[in-house]
Amino acid sequence: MKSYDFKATEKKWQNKWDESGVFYAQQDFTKPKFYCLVEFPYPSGQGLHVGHPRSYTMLDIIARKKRFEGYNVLYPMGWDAFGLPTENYAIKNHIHPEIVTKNNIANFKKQLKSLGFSFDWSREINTTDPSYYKWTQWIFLKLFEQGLAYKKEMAVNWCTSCKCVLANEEVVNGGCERCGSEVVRKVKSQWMLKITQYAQRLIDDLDDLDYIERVKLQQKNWIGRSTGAEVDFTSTTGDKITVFTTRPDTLFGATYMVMSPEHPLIDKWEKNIKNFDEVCEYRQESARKSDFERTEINKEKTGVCLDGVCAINPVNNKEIPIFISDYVLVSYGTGAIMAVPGHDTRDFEFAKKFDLPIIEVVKGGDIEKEAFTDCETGIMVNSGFLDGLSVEDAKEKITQFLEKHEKGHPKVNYKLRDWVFSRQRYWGEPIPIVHCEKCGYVPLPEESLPLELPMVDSYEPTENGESPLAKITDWINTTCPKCGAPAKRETDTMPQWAGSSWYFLRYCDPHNDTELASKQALEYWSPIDWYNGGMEHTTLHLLYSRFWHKFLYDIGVVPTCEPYAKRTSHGMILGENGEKMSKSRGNVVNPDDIVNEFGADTMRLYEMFIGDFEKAAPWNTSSIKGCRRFIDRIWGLLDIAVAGKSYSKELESEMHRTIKKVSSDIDSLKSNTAIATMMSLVNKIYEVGRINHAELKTLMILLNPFAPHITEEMWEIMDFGGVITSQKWPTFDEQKCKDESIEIAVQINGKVKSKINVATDIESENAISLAKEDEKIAKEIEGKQIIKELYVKGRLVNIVVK
RNA sequence: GCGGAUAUGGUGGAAUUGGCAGACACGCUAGAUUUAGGAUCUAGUGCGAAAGCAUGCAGGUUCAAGUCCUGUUAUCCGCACCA
Repeated sequence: MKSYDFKATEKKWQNKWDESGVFYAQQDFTKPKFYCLVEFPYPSGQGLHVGHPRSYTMLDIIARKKRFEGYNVLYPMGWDAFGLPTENYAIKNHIHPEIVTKNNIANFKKQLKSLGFSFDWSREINTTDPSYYKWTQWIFLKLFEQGLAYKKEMAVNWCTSCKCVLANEEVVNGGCERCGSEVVRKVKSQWMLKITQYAQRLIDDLDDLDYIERVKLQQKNWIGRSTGAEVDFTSTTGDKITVFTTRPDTLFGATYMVMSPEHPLIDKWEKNIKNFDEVCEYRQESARKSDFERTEINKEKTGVCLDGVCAINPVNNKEIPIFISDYVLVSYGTGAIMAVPGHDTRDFEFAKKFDLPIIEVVKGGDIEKEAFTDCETGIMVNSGFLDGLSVEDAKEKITQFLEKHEKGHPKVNYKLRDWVFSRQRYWGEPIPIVHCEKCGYVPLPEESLPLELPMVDSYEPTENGESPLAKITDWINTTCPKCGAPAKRETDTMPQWAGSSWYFLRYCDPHNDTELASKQALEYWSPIDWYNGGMEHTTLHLLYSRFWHKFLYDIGVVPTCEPYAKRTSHGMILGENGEKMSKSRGNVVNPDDIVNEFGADTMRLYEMFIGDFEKAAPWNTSSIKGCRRFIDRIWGLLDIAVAGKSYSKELESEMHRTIKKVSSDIDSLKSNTAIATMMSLVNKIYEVGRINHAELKTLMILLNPFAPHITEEMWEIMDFGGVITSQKWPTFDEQKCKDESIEIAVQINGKVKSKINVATDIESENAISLAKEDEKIAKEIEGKQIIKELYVKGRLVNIVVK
């Protein structure tokens, strides 16, 4: 047999698959279904990264195996194509983002096709297509209708030189990424989505889902539920200052209060605060810092004491000073805290720095040295009617007291914040809202969707921080859908997260122009049986899409309350030097080069063999050779394939073990050991010197999900009948997996001293006495006292001697 | 800082979940074959001369620890307008 021409063969089968549509999901809703999903890519200008094929190949393997097992499989692909890099590229090179997107998609698609994925290309979607974002806008209208979309003043990053809003990522060390100028926080009115209303359900419903544990944990921590109380203090100006605390039990230990520099009461107190200039200066300073910098625990605590206004502690009517400090965030809780330096680490440091009194109210630690934060063991002291109680009981009693005196109430708080949904950008879905002077914010009627992005020549940001759409006067000026008076369109666009929060629904029925997807299609395909994606999407995309899905469930659009039944996550592929691949590090590997030099099957095998799918792994081009050799050795089997029965009993049982191992390894994402097992099998076949047709057929099917091209070709050459993709997944016989005898280790005091051969099903006593008969062991135990003897089935004998 | 994870030969990684550490590959060494090899095949390959020693580091539990417990160090991912 001549050597394997991967280029011609791979092209041949890719064309055949394209023409036949063999991987299209069937419209037959009576068959068992399997919906297998990977995160759709952002079609960047750099083209496909070698990281993309890692998860696409893994799920392709699962999809292909499921087809062999008789499922109607949906394995779709699409483009998450709105976004900042495209817009920036367009601005820089004066090419319209739509053109940029079109070119990038064409390139991505070509690259994906060259890898032989079994995607259903008839269901390809693109978030920037008006027929798609029509439904993104429709969902927004529903959210608005239900009161879940609202406007709010929010701080944004503002570049003082470019005069535009920056993404956090565009802010580098407090400066603008592009021009290096100072970036400040500026308040702007933004569209917000009330994800916090779903916080509890987003936590509770995780219990019934098959997500990997670290994803669940990270989501729970991100939502950050904490229970405590809101307590109302009164200021000496007579205003109510509400604080949230998880430790209401320590209320008697509150010796001062800290408010976020942005707290609205501070402006109200302008006349009362004698050092208002100093306060303003501090506010400006903290406006320059990110939340992240502000809450860093190791940094020196800063703050300003308000001169002229104090707070009154509701339990003992004591006056305490009020500080502003940047470690208190306006976005969490009420934007103000009661400080209990005796029992909170940050408050303790702050009190030390500003020389504030520290009162012990829970006994058990040494508050001279550090804050005592333990809630389990402490006993209340210096706390009036709480004295002598445990922390738990004190929490309950103080909360009752506060409620009775209308000074507070129990409260559940979440770290999760509402979703800032506005972007002052061009390349996003227009928000379908009109602002009418008389009627306020008025939604566009559903029939008028999609509200298309106007085609313009310039998408540069405006001077005043408005979206580039604000400059297109004939687009902005419209009439109010409600009263008909002249009105203005919303000029902000949606974030990229919008399109990706429901795309998986569209795949079920991608060409429907009357619904986002038909009821019937959604009933059949929901929920997604297996969704794989990066850990970096755990807290944003994954949570946002669960939120939207729950909302759509509540209004009766989708049949399940959760979108994804199972979620797994792949590790990153790093550069050869073990660092993240990036242009600036110069360690980027282009998948096209690999496919050209080694072929798609080798590339797929290599990425699946590189290591544990869930862990990061460094790329190593020289290791690919091993997979290339394996492909060649597979091809070589054509020369030693013979008709008739199996030629080796040993090979036969190895065959059965391989079926078992490969099947279970695919299901548990252990592609690396599945491949290793097949490599061992092939080594064995060459050792035996021949393989019969039945065995070769089995091996071809096992390998097909990994290396689909060569196995199709060999199936055809061997004339095994039909095409390989219409075969059934092989089964194994448990009895035939076992060998008759096995080698076990014999240990003395836990150290291996010898090995013996025993029957697989040997009894414990027999194994031990056989072990003692072994020459080396007999010598070891001679004259010694045997304390313990044990046999671990199929593994070892351990004899403990003294 | 907060939250999540990871650490095993020269390299990527295996290890039935507490039971023979290093499967399967890469690389390397030697040999065969070839006009030639960055091709193929064969043999060897954790360290150590050996007794032995080895799973980031320091302790602990156990007949037995890469795996469990305590502490510690380093690296990676996310932190809400990158996707």
